[in-house]
Amino acid sequence: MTKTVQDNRQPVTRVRPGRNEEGRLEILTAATTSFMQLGYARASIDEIADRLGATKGRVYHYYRSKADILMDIHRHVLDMMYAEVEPLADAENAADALRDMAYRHVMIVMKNLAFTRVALLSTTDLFMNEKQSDFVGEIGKVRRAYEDLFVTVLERGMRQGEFRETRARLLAKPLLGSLNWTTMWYVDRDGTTPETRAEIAEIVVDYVVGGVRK
Amino acid sequence: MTKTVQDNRQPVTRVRPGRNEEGRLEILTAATTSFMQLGYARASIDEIADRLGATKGRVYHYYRSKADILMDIHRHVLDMMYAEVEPLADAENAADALRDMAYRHVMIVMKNLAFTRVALLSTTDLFMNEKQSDFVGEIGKVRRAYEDLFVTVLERGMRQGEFRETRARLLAKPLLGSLNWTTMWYVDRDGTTPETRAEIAEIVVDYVVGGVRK
DNA sequence: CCGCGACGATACCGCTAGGTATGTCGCACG
DNA sequence: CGTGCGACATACCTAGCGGTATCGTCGCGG
Repeated sequence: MTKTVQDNRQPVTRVRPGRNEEGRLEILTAATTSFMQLGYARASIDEIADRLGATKGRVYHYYRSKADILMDIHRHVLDMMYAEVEPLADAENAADALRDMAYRHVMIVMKNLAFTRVALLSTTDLFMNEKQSDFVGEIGKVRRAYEDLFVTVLERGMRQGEFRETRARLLAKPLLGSLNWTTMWYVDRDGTTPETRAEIAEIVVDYVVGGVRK
Repeated sequence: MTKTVQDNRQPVTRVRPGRNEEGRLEILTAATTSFMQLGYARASIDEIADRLGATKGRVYHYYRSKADILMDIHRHVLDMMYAEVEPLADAENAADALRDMAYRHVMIVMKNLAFTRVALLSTTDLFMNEKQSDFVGEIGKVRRAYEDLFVTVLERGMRQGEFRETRARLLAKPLLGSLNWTTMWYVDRDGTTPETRAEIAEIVVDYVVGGVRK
């Protein structure tokens, strides 16, 4: 059911058409790694190409510009998030729904650390790109839609009497903050086994759910 | 009692010595505004100078490099935070202490939006500056010390039986996340009166305290 | 066997922006 | 009264980097 999110990238040819999809993904991941390690500005196209043992030509064969790569990263992350979290919002109990959503969200962040970190930290660099501001609006819509997922669950929980009564939209801000902040401190050590990830996720989730309950 | 934080910038001459302090602050604020609006990378020194109706010469008269300005912003924000929040950690009741600290933290963020936002978003750009990595370590220490403020209060609350028992340091991460995330969504509208700020702060604080309590 | 298009390399351009070198003006101070 | 220094302005240098134009090459369908 990710249709609504994925299909509205048609008007603008974000990606060069007729290209190999796997090849494009290679560029995308390499670029993401570079952006994470050096930041969007400091990471050069040549550096991305070097990481693949190639040259600029290969990169520009798949993407029209550096900014386009960044946009594609954003689209990638948002699609992933929405597709995995949206189905969990329907659980009978609002508290359970929120718990599942938060858990999944944090897990995605940890498993795709490079992507999510870049998507969050480079928001500024993206939104300052005057040209193609139509895409920025597009991204903004999806962000809003994702936030609405949590707002809706919060409102439901308030009506059901499980959650404290306040402005749901305002409450959603620090809530998403505690989830997204994971990108800022979580490190992908070698010794980090899935167990500790689950452990981290549960601590965060307990905090989140406790923060909205009565 | 901000001595411990402020005094350890002596070893490295971060700022050019013997300069007028107010003049330096003008540069600092102008740069902060530019960094916030355009991002650290896109904001040029010329643009900062233009904002002051001056030229590069004036900027480089006070700071040796662009990165130094960014470092000074970080120091400025961290000093401000630490100085205002640290005294609140001593309240008898751990829950009250945490409440006060969180409230103050969010308030500082809102009142100094440009500074705090830059300090958070440009963390990457800072830590990637290979040279002067000694200062980065310095910043890291202060960050850690600030985090310890909250960790200590959390541990105290757990011993007193008010807070849920978990890894205090891990719990502090999403906690600070919900506070710091304010920089990402709060906007300084004209109509934003102090009342709505207080309103926002209370919603966030309720969420935070609720998240750690039993 | 041919040509066409995906794939990629090479060479090159142009501009932006950080940094420096140098000059100028005014004021405090001996 | 000159002289040193803070507080800037001006002019200039230069490296890095995004983007383009062009040319090889390999595989595949007709």
